[in-house]
Amino acid sequence: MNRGGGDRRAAPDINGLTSLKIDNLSYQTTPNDLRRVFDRYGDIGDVHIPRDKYSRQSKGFGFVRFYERRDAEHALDRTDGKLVDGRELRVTLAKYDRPSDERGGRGGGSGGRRRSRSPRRRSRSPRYSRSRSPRRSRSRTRSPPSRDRRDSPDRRDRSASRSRSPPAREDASPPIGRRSKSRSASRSPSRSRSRSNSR
DNA sequence: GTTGAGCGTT
Repeated sequence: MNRGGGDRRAAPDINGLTSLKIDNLSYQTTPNDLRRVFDRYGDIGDVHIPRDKYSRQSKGFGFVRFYERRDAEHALDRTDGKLVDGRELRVTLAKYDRPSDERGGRGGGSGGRRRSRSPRRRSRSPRYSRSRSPRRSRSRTRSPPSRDRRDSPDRRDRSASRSRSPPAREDASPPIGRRSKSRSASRSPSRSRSRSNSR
């Protein structure tokens, strides 16, 4: 009973939109170029290329949304491997969809990419640091240190407050103290420490 | 002047 559809797996085509991820893009490639290349294969809903807000540099990958999934697949097979800007375009189906949306909110996000496209995965650990534990002499008692330390009955009461003690949140950015990598020499206009570092 | 695996905003 398979309807002549061919869809399987949670397709990213929500609302009928297929999200295509374009990787291996050149830092100089612009969404306009992508659209131009993809536009030939079908109708593109929107092209977005995430770039740094500070550096304004493209991350090297973009997203192209197709109205029809069929065109998307076609474009994927047609654009995948295309030489653009001297770089090979890597087109693949987007795994997640836009996180921002008034939908359930949760769902999607953080799933765990499983597309091992690279046969060579970065070595998790270069056979190092897993030799043995010379240190950590075995405690006299073989029993592991039970971290179940019964706290004093008093302590338990204290934390029985209705509202849990929220962890100190340092969201408030400190007025000063942010060591900026760039923009230095702006410390104290009062203190003019010009000459003094000469050797 | 620039790295190159990856999932993203107006």
